[in-house]
Amino acid sequence: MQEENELIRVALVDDHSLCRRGLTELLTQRYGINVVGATDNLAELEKMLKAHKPDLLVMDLRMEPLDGLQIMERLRKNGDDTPIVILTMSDAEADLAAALRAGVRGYLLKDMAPDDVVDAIRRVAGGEMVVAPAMTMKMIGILQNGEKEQGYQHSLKQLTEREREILQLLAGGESNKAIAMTLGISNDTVKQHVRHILNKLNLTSRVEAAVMYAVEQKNAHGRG
Amino acid sequence: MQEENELIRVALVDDHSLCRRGLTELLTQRYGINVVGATDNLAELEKMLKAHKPDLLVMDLRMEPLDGLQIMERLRKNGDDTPIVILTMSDAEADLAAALRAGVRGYLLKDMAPDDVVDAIRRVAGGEMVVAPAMTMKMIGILQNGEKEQGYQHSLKQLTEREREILQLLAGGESNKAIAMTLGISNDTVKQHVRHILNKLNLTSRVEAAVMYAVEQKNAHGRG
DNA sequence: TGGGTAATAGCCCATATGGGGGATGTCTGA
DNA sequence: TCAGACATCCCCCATATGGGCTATTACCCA
Repeated sequence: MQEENELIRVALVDDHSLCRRGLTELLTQRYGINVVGATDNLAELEKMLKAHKPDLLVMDLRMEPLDGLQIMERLRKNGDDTPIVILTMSDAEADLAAALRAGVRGYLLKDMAPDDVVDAIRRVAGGEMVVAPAMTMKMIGILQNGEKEQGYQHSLKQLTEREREILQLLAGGESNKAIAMTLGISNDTVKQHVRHILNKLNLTSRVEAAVMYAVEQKNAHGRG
Repeated sequence: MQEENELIRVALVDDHSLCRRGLTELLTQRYGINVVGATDNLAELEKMLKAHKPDLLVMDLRMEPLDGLQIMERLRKNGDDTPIVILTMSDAEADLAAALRAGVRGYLLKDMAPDDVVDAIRRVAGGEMVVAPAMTMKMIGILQNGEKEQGYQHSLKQLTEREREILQLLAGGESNKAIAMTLGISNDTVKQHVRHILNKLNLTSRVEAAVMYAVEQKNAHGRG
């Protein structure tokens, strides 16, 4: 844990250079916060972590080509456990839920007042967990919907019957066109369903959906 | 089993209308063979099977959007067990292996002499299993490489280290671009590796590769 | 030394994919 | 009866993907 009067060393990850610059200036103006580096990619980040061992990582969610949680997963896999604070535009419940379940230490919004951001970062560095006030309402929904399902953000139950049907075919390696023929509906409709599936499961590609489905099925069959 | 002097009723599945027409004419010219229908898609095929209950299905391998073995799997899943003969251009060992393991009753090549094709179909209808003479050599390779691995046509061992590395990232849902950044190589190189992976595993899309990998990992971890 | 394999990288091109809209009809529950 | 969810279909557009092909470098083995 971080004493109030110690220097907080922060690394930034954001794929908009403007945000990096702005945030860097905001934080370095404040006494007690030192931005040791800012980057938009994993490789540089890892170098920064090695070189500076920051106390805290402030990271955006939606980034190309790896999003924040993917980067986080990668870091954890490599044994790095630097506390991570999400600072993002997204006020989506699904994003908050995924982030919390991934184990972030804070979830802040980019439209928060600068002083509040700084304050939140200080508190996280001090060991607290901080979620943007505007998001606290959403946490209730997460707790209600998700926690029973036991922390798995990819529950198939959110999907409609048709969507599950399509996911199954998708996970069988079928293209949208093939799925369309199989079900006797149009390619466009399949695309629409796939979009919904990706949205609901908070994924960005059919590959992730397919893998998730495969794993779920394995679990269900192996232990069910 | 089919007596020699009974009428053999055959359904054709091929996505080239020319092949369907040619084969239909070839077979109907011959005494004792009756082509009950020819199609390029699953829906029509299923209707044909219901309506005519043919003794035999003659099917191509590489077809859009579902290939021969996918169609076969679908039929089997739906309880249909009409014997299937593959008639294809492909002399690839991998295709032969996959087909045999899927349980086809014959594997014929489109460049066989017409009389030999007819003869082979007659023999399959009579209960034999027939593989095109030109392919018998390849069966040896299949037996040597595959049978130890226990009938799984998707062994990861055929892949180079780099390819496995890339497959792993791919199965994590990463795009080619993301993989390229992760490994610090070019997008084109990743694409090349992915091509090799799909070729070696005899797959056609990264989704199939990802699912296969996920399942293999599950198996390895769950039972290994 | 030559030949094979692997990894790297590039090019062209057709199609698939994912995201953004908007639209319709049905059905169900409030 | 009206709102919402669902399934269906359509458009546009940027990017990703997969296949074909060539090429260079490095390395290992015969």
